[in-house]
Amino acid sequence: MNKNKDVAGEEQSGALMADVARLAGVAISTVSRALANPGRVNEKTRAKINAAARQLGYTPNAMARGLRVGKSNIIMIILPGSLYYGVSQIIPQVLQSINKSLIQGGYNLMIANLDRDELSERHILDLAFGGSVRGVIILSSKLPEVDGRSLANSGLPIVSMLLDMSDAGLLSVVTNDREAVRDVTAELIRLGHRRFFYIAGPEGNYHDVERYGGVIEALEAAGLSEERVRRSGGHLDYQHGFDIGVQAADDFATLRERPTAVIATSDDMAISFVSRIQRAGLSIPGDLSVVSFDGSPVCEFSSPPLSTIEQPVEEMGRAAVDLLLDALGQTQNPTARTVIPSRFILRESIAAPKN
Amino acid sequence: MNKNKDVAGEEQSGALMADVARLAGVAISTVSRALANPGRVNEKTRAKINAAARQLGYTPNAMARGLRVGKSNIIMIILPGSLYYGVSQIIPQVLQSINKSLIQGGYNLMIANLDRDELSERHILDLAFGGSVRGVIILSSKLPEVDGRSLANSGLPIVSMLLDMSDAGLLSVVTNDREAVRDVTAELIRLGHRRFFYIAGPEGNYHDVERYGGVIEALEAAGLSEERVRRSGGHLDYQHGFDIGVQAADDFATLRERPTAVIATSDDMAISFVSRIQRAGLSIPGDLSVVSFDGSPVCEFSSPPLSTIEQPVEEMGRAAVDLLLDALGQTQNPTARTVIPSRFILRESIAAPKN
DNA sequence: TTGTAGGCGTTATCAC
DNA sequence: GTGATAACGCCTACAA
Repeated sequence: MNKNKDVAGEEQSGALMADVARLAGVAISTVSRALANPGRVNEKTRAKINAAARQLGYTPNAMARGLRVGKSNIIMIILPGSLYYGVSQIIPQVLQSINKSLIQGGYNLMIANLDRDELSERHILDLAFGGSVRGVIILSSKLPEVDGRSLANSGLPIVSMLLDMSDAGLLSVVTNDREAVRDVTAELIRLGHRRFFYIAGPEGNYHDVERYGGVIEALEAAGLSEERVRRSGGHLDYQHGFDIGVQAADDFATLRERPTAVIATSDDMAISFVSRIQRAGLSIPGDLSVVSFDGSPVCEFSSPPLSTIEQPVEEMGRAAVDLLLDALGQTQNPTARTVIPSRFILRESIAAPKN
Repeated sequence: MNKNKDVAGEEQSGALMADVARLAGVAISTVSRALANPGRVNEKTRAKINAAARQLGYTPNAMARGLRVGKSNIIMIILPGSLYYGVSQIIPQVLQSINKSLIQGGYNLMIANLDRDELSERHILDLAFGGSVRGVIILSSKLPEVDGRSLANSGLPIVSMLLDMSDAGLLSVVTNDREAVRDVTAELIRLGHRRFFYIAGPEGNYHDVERYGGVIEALEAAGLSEERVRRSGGHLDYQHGFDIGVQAADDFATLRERPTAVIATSDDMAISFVSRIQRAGLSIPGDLSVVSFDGSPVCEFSSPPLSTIEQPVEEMGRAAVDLLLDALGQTQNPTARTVIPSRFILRESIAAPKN
């Protein structure tokens, strides 16, 4: 049945199941069984079939199979359109980790970008409703929704990673943003710090809300007023982390009573902030302690090495896949929210305040 | 024909073309045409059909279409198993850029990781030979090949990005690694540097060969011996860029006649090298000039800000997609090798040698 | 244990 | 311009 010509120069990819069947001298359905349910077929015929398949270099057609069984084996990961540097650094790890886990389950990973435009939303919805995709991992807070169709009621299992969207009914894998920042802030307070400077991500963003919330909680727990912390930033997108840090350094310079400890929402903000602040003549941690969030490897090699809260991205990736695969298997909903604890990495950017 | 029950709690995704046809009061084939060849159908019926489709939230089934037309609309990007930090940083940009271009052409992007194990090779080949994939962009120097099947003769168009594989018959999009490093080295020579230190990636790797080659060429052009440059590294994978830099700093310390200029194969090597070298009491660029390759944004905020050769990744991504899309359209092979020039970013890490 | 037959949702080739 | 109808490659009752 292979319609490919033997003519030289002709495409020659694509032995069919029928070709294997003929070569092995059995029926097509037997081949199908031998490949899928090796148990339900005679040992000898199976051997013949395997031999024939190998000889022909047979590879099953995924689309035909998918059409027939009504399922694809593709998982879609939705990345936010604006990747900020901090996350940008970890995205490859996330993808690697997720992809590796998926492959072992027999799945493939497709990428989708969720920009703010309708085109990308429509595109994602086409994928979801067009049967191309079996499940979704989403790293964005917005669920695509265009004229009636919404990802939420696509019938696909969806796992949110990094952002807690369990309120919206999505399985979520997150780290303990709030708690981690709270603990770090508490530690700074313990060291004697009383005036704080917070470098913010975009106002209202989940990470910003959680992490800033952690700062406030720590202040409250220590009986300190919220006034103790100055915010900078909040208008720029995470994508511009370095710019935010630069801007924050300018803001910092204008303050009369200078804070002694800085908490940044992401590593890149801290990195550019530190760079500018040092250039302005301040020393870290002598004049100023700095800590940030993400755990970028580069922090170790800053001067001074930067303390940071490391996101357990690989574990989160694995957890997200596990959750998704579970959801694909059963109809029951497992735990809606999985928290993977972060790890605080203490480096030289933190010290007790001078005065 | 929609077999989905209206029962509450039942999955309800998936209006079929037949459903649209019935609602519009036309034949199924007419719907197909109206959606694909809007020109070849009456204006009024087309309107009816579109209305019906929208009302039902109809989305064509991609697998059915793919099976029928014998083509998928998925492009596979093969990432090297070990992403080194420098490239790791640019991967998200690359993916974004590539994905955006692809979507406009109606394609989707699937990710594959090429590790050194047979499993991942087999997986990629299954994708390629199973009709799941229409074309390939590869960022790895190794073409998957397992028992007879090789990606090279899958019949799929392949574009190599970052690495020049035009020798292997692949369309390649690269930057001018050799030339860029040659020019930078020449500039260092012009400044008066005569002793060089080169921090290498894995021995034999394309980037290492090209970039080191650039150093040598510059030396030759200036009538200087190859002995002028000391190599460090070469055994560790790019993945361990930071470690390589750390190791290089140790190596550097053991040299009797100290080089005055350092050229690193990637930014991360330079970053960790600088960190350690400064800790050892040397100053940059006072005692030592440093330049590296990649153009990571973070280099701007190192102390001192690092000079680097920036890879034009977005342009390369676009070029790769263009090439691939061309190859999908025609059978003729366009230019085998596209070079997108890099951009040298001069920062404070470079100066004339002291003595 | 194996073979026969029908269909998954779409497109393309025919007639009309 | 529109409507039947036959594939596309595979899986899965069901029959043998």
